[in-house]
Amino acid sequence: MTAKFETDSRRWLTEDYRPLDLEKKVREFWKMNKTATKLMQQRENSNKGVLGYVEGPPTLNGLPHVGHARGRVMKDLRYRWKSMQGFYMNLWAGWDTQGLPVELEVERALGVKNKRELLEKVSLEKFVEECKKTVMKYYKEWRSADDKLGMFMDYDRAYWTYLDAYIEREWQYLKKAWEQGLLGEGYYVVAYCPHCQTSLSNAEVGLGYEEVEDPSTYFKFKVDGGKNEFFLVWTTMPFTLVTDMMLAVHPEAEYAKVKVGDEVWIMVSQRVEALMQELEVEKYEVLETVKGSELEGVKYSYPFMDLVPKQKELDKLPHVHTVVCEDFVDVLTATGIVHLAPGNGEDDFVAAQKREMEVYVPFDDECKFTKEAGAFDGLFARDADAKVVEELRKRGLLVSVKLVRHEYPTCWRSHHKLVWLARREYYLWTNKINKRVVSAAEKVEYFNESPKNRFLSFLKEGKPWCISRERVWGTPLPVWVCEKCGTKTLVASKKEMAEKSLEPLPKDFELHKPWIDRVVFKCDKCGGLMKREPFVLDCWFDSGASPYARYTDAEFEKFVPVDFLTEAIDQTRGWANSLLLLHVTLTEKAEAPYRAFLFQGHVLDAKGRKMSKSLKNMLEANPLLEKTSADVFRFYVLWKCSPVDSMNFDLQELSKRPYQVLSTLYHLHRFFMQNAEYDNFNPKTHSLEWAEKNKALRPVDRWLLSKLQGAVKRVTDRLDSCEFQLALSELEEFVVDVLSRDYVPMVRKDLWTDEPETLNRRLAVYSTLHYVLKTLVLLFNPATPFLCEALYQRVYRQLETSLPESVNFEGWPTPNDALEDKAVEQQFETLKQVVSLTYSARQSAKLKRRWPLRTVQVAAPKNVQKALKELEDLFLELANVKVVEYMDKLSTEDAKGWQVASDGDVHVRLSTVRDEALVGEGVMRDLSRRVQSLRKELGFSPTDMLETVHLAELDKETVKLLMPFLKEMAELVRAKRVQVHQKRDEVNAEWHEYPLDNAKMYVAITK
RNA sequence: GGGCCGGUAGCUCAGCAUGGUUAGAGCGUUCGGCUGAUAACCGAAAGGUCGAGAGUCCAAAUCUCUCCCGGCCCA
Repeated sequence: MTAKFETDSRRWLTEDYRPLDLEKKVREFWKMNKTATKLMQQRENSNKGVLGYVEGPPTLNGLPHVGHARGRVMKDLRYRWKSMQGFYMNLWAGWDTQGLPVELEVERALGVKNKRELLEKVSLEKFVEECKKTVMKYYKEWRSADDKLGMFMDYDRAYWTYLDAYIEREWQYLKKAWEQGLLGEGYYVVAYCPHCQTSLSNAEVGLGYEEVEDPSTYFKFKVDGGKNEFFLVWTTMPFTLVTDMMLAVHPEAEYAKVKVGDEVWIMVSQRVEALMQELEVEKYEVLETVKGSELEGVKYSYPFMDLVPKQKELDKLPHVHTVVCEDFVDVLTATGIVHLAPGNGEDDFVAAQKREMEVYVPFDDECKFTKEAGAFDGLFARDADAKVVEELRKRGLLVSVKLVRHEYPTCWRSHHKLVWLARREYYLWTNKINKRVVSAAEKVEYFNESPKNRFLSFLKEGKPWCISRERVWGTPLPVWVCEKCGTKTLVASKKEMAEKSLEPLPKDFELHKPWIDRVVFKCDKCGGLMKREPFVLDCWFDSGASPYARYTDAEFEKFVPVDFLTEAIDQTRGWANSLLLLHVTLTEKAEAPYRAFLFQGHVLDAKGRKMSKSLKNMLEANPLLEKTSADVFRFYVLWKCSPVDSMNFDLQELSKRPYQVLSTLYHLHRFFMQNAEYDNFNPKTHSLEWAEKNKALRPVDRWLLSKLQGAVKRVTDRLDSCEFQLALSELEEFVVDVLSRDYVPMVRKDLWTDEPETLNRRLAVYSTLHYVLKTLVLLFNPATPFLCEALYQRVYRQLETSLPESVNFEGWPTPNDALEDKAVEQQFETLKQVVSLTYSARQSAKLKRRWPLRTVQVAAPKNVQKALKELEDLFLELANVKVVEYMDKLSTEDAKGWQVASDGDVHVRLSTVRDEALVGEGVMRDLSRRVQSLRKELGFSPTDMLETVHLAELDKETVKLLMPFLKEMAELVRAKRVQVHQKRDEVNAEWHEYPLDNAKMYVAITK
């Protein structure tokens, strides 16, 4: 039913373009008619191809801001566009609901400071319930923003990552990985807060940089084998010497052996001078230099073997306490030699892993050294710094120590210094399938080289993925371990779990902690008790699993790999990565779950600064869209810059050019409707074919129609290559320049009369405008759907009730080659050039454009002359000249009385002398202009016929010149007669004063 | 600290892969013009050490190097 809409619709083309009102009505219209649902159904039932989609799920732990809104606009644009092209694209929503950010918010709401307090004070049942509540709170905000933006997403078929059904399908990825030997236990270095006793995510680490004091320590490690040679090393975390395993040098750098006293110190050459100065060594000598790679394998004496017996054991193993080469070594700072403690640093850890070395992490959960650390047993890591320094001093290995202030990550909640610790975690060993992953990624279309290279180089690092988290609100890791014999088993469904469980699953059971932790099995091998590994999954695993987890098997077959995804650039390492890794794991194919991925640049504030809470420059979507037009917003974010670039979002700019373009499109429709309705235009009878048959089309119409074909083609191509900004500037140019600036003024005169004998000409203009404007509305629709729906209902369906119920059900325009005419386009280019020259000449001669002139001479090449001759009527009208003369060369005689203007080999010579008739006509047009503006001021409609127009107090000369043109003036201002009076009091009317040259004159209108 | 992207008119951006007239557009400003669809439109003017420095070249916004500033990602 569209009845209500139609009663309202008459009011839609108000005098002003008021987008907020208009959008409110369109929103109601879509809601009442279930337009979004119908569109999805139509394409589902009949389409020319299926384009799968999977939503990059917003995490429901924050409010949508303008950056999110921009991304959603791009998704919606793609959907509407592809739907209009006849494809079925399943734009179904999805929501990311689990993970640390949600937990932290709930912790805050419950008033607990950290995980330990949480476990002590709050039941996990209660905690999970609160997590769900907070997720729903944000869901409302996101739905509200989507509604304002006009998103046509299917929310009924949304996926939610916390639901059991989703989790069970998510587990299928783990099962597949388990079978392939890609899932297992291992160590991983994580940022760990000793106070809160939890590892922190990277994002959290970034939150807590503070200036802190640490001991800047220079020390020596002696080269093994008697010589008095030492490696000079620097650290700010001396405690890591307890877990020291190797020294690293850069393989390409040059290292110097420097004689200091009776010792030889080894350090990177380029730092020798600076270091000697810093360490206050005055006498030194560089003995020789060697390349870093030559130092590889050199053994050094680890100094604390007596304190740490374990190190003595490790010392026997390959690589331990030797020099290795690593590219990450920075040769610009310190000594260019780095000591590696794989248990306490990520680079260190990776270096050790590469060499298949044992990991030595003698720490407990409170970050205190264990017995394995010998003499350091029981000491908190950072408290061991002093002891290490002291032991170095005792052994004569300390070169220098002093406190320095530097930026260091601290816990953003407790402000304790973080410690990097290797912890027992679960891994997805995607490094084993890295070749397949990279080859899958190479087949994807990224629309831009730079994000592509960035993504590929990240993938090529081929790091294994640590998927476990020691948290609560997440997908549980479904691995059970036997307490007795250590056997592990993976369970990938609720059913299987119920079968194995020693107790029946309770009624309120769900696949979360704490319920799942209560499930225990009996070990098949030894009969021991099996308990679940207490981990939950990294929330990137949740969203990365969506292609399989959110669909049924049949849907997965149908939709995946999906056609096109777009997310912000930070998702290269996020969702784009997790999707890829999991899909390759699941399918065992070198295939990404997406065929194309557009990485969007971030939205920054007006000054190009990152939006952040601390700067207070965050722009939330909901409050913004309360007072800003969604169409204008959509147009702006698509139009301002490339989607790939970061965007400086400036509220001031919204209401400028974007508004102007949309407003112009709107007013072009008003112009069309005002005229077309007056002449009873009917698009069915008065089609372009009809106009053609009646020979009512003129070059100006053919020109416009031809220009449109090029625009259709270019807009389509530009959308295809995701150059949205170029597609929209194409539309902008067509609306503002081609239609509004050029075409309308050129046909205005044709539409001015209402003589029956010229009716066909007017109808032909309407048929042209109807075709062109309607095509434009379709082209604009993916970008600005509200305005397009409004115009579609009020204009096109008003004229033609048999049209589809919504503009979204229309087909996407394709170029019509029959309407393309490059020759006519060239002619009009010439016309515009020459007309512009006459204006230039007029300006030089101070002759207003309203004043008619006698003659214009055009001296130009033959093709220019030919083009003008074919468009001569239009040329004379636009130039406001009576006669045109053509010539090959400009006459140089009689320069007086002429004004010349030139552009290349095209010259225009304008006669500047005006006789009485020309002056009189000019005066008449000056006065008409004043009457016209008075008409508008007094509220007359353009079609109203006035009774009498009165002019008074003109000087005698002017009256004399004007008299012959009174009848023409009456026609021009649409009045029955024009009367000239000497004095105002001759007529009883409301007089309006206007300046005329240096005098005053008066105008009145009586009806 | 490392990698990537950017820095061109008061503002927002093109141009740069392939070096070559006088470096462009829109907005804003000033002056003039036009206007019964338009919060528009047209013309002219003012406004640029193309982030800084060096190099290559007959010739650099464009290629190379160094540095500065902003952003992003990663340490």
